[in-house]
Amino acid sequence: MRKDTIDKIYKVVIVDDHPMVITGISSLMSDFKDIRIVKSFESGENLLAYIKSNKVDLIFMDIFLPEINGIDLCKTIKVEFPSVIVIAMSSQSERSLVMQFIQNGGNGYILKSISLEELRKCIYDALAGEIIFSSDVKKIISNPQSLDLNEIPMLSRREKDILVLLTEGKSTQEIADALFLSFLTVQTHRRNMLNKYQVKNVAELINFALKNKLI
Amino acid sequence: MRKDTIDKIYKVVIVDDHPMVITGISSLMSDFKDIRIVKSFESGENLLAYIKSNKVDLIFMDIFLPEINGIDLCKTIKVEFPSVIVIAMSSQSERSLVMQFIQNGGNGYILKSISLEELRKCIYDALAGEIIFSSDVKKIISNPQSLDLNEIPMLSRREKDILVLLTEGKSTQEIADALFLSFLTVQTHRRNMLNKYQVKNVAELINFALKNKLI
DNA sequence: TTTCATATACCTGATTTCAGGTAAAAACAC
DNA sequence: GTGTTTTTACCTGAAATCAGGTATATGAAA
Repeated sequence: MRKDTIDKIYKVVIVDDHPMVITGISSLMSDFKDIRIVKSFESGENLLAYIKSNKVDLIFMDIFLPEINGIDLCKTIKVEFPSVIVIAMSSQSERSLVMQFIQNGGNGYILKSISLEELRKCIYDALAGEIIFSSDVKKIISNPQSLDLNEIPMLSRREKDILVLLTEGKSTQEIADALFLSFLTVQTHRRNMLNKYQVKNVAELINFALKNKLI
Repeated sequence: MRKDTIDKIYKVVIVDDHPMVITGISSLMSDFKDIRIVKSFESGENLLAYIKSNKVDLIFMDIFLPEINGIDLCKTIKVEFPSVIVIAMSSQSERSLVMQFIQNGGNGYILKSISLEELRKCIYDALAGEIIFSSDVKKIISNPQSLDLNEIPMLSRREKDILVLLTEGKSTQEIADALFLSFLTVQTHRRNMLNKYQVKNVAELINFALKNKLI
């Protein structure tokens, strides 16, 4: 599908706040004949200004950027320039981030741990219109292992209040006093949370809540 | 101090789980005449194996590595090879991490957002024996805001074992069984941790430990 | 309007943690 | 090799949590 007679040169732009990564990905791509890195930026603002007046085929962007984050940046770009291919780069992949990025119109998500060969394949697949993921990302989004965001029950408002106070080392009685509740009510909420998240005690509950960003 | 007649070639090794960063820093350093990147690794294990049988002058390592983290890795290296210069690289700088790294014998800490010129200066200063920080890192460690590492006591190995099991919801007895300790010993460790960090109970302890990345 | 989830409140008994001590090997540092 | 830290171990009693129930009010959703 990409063995045309006249080879088109694809214009690529990189956005990353680490010069090191920019030179890195540039070096890696220097092997790819029909890819030319025309520009690189360390912030989203500068990129937006650039693409308004220059044609770009492909954008690689870090997800964690100083001002605007990659996910919002992608959305902004796609509203104005839906045809530009936007691929996210990140150090770690988090299911929810990947999903959000794709939902915002992103064309793929790779980790910086990607190999040269995989990078090549990803780029050409993306240019051919596919939504691409590097293998590590695939691993995370495909395995329905632990808890999908759908499967993690949400905390109710009250439960969250109580959980926050629990993380501060407050006892049931202190929480009851602080929230003007009965000791027994607080106890019930605690129990409900333990049941809800299938944990044994408050220690595990807090660990779970922090790791899953419930609080 | 470094304008010798015979230019020594410094052997540099890079440890980073992102090939992109490795090629990046390699490209950047290719301008530096008396620096040669002799090897790069994606994990600490491989590095340790290598330096046991090869002379190395300078090690650049990512702080966040898959198996062993950069801070512990630095300590391990420095115990056996105190003369090797070890510099940490990271995407974000956190005061406590920087402090821990230096305390473990590290010779400097730079962010991946470093510029070519700054990198050059840092490298030569480090080789000259200085402890170096990139400007962004300096910014963070100089403002005496939150909590200095001096104020956060470290966890001992045993305490860490126990704390990890606590986050998994294990009871004192279960931990004792798991670690082949007396119930009473585990109880003592728990108490010591509560005292050490001035927290009321395990809930607060876990919150504190996770927020301060003690585990 | 009926149902469902949330928030509230109560009872009891078993288990566990917390806080106050002490103390002695073992490992590590100087 | 002396001193410090870490790890180990023990005792006791008060306080808190956990686990098993039940039950009512309220507001949102179907």
